[in-house]
Amino acid sequence: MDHPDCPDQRHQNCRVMNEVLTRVGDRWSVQIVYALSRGTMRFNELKRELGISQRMLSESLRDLERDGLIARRHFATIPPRVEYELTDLGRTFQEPVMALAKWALDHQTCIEANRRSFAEAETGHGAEALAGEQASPNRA
Amino acid sequence: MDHPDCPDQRHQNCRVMNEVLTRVGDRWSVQIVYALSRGTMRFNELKRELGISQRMLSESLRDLERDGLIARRHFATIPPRVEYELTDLGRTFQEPVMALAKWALDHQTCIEANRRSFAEAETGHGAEALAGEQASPNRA
DNA sequence: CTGTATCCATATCGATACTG
DNA sequence: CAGTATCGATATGGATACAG
Repeated sequence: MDHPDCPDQRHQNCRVMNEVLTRVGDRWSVQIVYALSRGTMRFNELKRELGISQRMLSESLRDLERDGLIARRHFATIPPRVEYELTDLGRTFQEPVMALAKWALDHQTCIEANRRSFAEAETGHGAEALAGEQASPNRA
Repeated sequence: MDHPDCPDQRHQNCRVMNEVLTRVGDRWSVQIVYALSRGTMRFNELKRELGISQRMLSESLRDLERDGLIARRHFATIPPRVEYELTDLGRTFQEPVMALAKWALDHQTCIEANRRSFAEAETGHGAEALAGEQASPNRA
């Protein structure tokens, strides 16, 4: 992470990033971790909260449990009751995710503005060939 | 981000997170930003570096430019030359991404161990019906 | 070299139905 | 309630061919 000079290191970092994103990029997993950060929740509670389908929820839950980010407690009552909660590992994961969320929150206005002006530039004068110097379109 | 008490706020945060992940969860975009953090790069340079297809590269590049994270410089020479570089906004984005990468790096061993023991637990004794109390399968 | 367009395989995801 | 199984629509992404 510290010496981007070495090509091997670079490539290795890329690989790792790819894996994070594969695990983390999944919209649901992150939201589950986020929802669980406030405490234990049941299956249908999560389902309602996130507006996720059963399929995706149980799938994401299984992956998260497999990776050790959440713990599952099953009570053999009638009706059955299953509770999910964050493990210690899951809690450490919250931090970088929150950092990401914060970035998104801080810059979403800026990004939306960029997106709008980009769209305008295309439809507006048809001179997209200039392609020159619209760098650093900083926050509104 | 600070008062998870209010349900509206909660839901709002979820929405934002979803948007980040939609933009960021894309494996290629993050890697492009990462590659570009060392300086300007050309199209084929990125292509070789990341092992990405032309289609995905130009698509990701366009999205990134549209969002204002990267700037594109086009030189009408022969052969044509196009250079990409991070904008200021793009550079601010690096930080949370790096935090995420760091987390992955720090915990990948742990996660892989969890994953292995989870797989073993399933194939090992065939008694997946116990389903009882295998919570907190913490690090090896 | 820098792309765009097309085709095709696969992955993702929701809806639905069914089980314990 | 807490899942699993199946189906079908859509998104994703690579390979290839072609254009400026």
